[in-house]
Amino acid sequence: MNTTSAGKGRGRGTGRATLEAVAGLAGVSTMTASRALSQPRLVSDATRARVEQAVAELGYVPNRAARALASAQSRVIVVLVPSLSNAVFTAVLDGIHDAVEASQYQLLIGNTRYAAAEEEKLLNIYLQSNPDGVLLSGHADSPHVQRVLGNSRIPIVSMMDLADGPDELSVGFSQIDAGGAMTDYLLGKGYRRIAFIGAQRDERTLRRADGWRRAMAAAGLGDERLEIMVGEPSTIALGAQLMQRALREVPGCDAVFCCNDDLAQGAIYHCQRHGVRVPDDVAVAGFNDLPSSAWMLPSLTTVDTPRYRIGFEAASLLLDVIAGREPAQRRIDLGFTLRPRESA
Amino acid sequence: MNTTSAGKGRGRGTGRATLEAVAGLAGVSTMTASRALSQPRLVSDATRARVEQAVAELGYVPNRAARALASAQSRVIVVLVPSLSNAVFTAVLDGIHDAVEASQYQLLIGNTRYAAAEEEKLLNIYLQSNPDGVLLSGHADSPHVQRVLGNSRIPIVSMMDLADGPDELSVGFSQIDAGGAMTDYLLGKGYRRIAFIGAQRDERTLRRADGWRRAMAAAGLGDERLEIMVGEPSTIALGAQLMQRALREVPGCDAVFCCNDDLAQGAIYHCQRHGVRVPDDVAVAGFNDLPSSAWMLPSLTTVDTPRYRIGFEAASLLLDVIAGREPAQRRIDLGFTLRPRESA
DNA sequence: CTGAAAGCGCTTACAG
DNA sequence: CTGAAAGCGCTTACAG
Repeated sequence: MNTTSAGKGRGRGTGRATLEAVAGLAGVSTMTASRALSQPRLVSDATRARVEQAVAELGYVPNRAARALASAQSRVIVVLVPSLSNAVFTAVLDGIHDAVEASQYQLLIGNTRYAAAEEEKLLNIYLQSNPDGVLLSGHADSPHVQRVLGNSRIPIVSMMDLADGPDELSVGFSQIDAGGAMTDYLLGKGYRRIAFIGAQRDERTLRRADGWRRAMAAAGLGDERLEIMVGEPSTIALGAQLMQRALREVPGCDAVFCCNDDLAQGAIYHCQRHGVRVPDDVAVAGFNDLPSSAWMLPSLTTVDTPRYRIGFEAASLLLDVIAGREPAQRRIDLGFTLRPRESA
Repeated sequence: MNTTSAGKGRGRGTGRATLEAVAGLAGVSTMTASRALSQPRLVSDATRARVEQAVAELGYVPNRAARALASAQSRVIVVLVPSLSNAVFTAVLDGIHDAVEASQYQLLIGNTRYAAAEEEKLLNIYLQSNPDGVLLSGHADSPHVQRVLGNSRIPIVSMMDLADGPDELSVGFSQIDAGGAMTDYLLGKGYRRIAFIGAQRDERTLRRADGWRRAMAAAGLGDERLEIMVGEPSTIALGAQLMQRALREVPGCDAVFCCNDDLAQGAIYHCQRHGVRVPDDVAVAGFNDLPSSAWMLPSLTTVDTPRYRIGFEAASLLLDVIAGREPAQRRIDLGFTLRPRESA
């Protein structure tokens, strides 16, 4: 029933109730009030109850900046993704969100737009928040990242692809193996002139192309002319356009392996609108298994990738390391699954 | 060439260079160093140069928590979206990101999962960060929001739908009008038994249904049996399932208006796999205009909604208000565009 | 154009 | 189980 709250009065603060006011109302010291909230078991039941009562009466909300400053712990995790429109990375973010939700950690999400320089710039800015950990969609050992975080002791988890060394923290799957597996599948179905269509030229696309190239070479079918790689972002429209190029420029092309489903869907739509039968005239395969890929006609043969789980597990791993818990593995391979369907 | 840096030494801080160290190295007071960085024009050229030099030598990074505490300004904006897997809201986020990028503001992004209670919970947590503003995907005057932010003076911008009153800050378009416009379009094409398929039962879906219901009633064609509304999240699979229901349960159904493109795409795929011709046997319309909607066969008739721009403009509006600039409008109607295509 | 001092709202060892 | 004091690293009026 106490309506007049304590507090410093004027000053330049936020005007909100402080821990000091809570302590005053509960009749304890500030530090006891602090403990009652952050380490309740170190405080007597009676005290805790009085503090909680005061908190409720005053509508006290702790000030995170003050806590961060005093404890030198920000409880902030920085997340860098190359795109916020690509469904793959929004799924990763979704997983991260879910993993972090119950914790006291907050996310600072940066969009690098597939540019390493942007990554470095964002990291520099986010460093102001003194993050307890970083989640990267790429390799922690890149020069751009090392330049900023190199000697900072801030734990970094690399997402999507796996780290080369066993020390670096990483969660993902082998892009090379996945690219190779799809190529082997297509070879097994009898296709011989399998073109590779890639866009964006990001690390992951390049590795999938590596897997394709190796598998083709191993089959004695390697041919530079089979590779179509552009730097533009992947879209359905671009897929349609590159499919047209493949049909025109790649001699004897009987299958097309696209570096992602957006491109592959565009490729199929191009064929449908131009009377090219899929897979009879040309087979089409994608990568990622977007929800629509299983539903379209023909349904799209693709590689299912565990992006939500990558986000979830990467965040969980990071929280473990931050808390000082030694993780069971520092390198978590979540694998991938081939989805043979109608298009190839 | 000065390699030994100043600083307090032991202590419990972050171990990083402080403004005090920068000031020491530059031979100025802490506050002059502070000014040189935050209000450079209030400082002489020579001083500024010496401070910048010291910053570079020490690799100084300002501590955001300290700044927030001292200034009572967090430079934090809270963003609440109902989903992180729905492409509509990831586009909104993308727009917000781009609008805020050049500013000193950081985003705290919460996923409410379409639950008002979750919204209240998240707001309470984010209040600890003392945000300078809030971006909401819904109405600022909801009881859940009011309970937390009601007497806080923190500016709120509502996204997606428009506010009722002229004072409340909002950026979006009229969901009711958009629902009505699509319905009128279908009526104009001669369809009479137009079913409405809705999922999630979120505010936006309900308003689109309102628009549909009014337009049908105005045409003298209202019929409760035409409405199929479920609470589950929208997916392509659900669209297929609900299309089956519409074909079975709605007498004489000649068109289906789905509350979003995911549902509509699923509806079309269902028809294709069951020999139902679209639009000859039944027309299908969607909402939002996802990238794939223009490409699929038949291409999807839908309503193009400016979600990226909503995010961008909402964030810009909020930044204006925070900065004390009176905005040209407090209620920004970005409209919508009908996209007549092959499916209806 | 520059500075001394106080203060933002918490937490941290250290005692008792 | 509880407390007095110092300190985290900045910025803010107020002077000069």
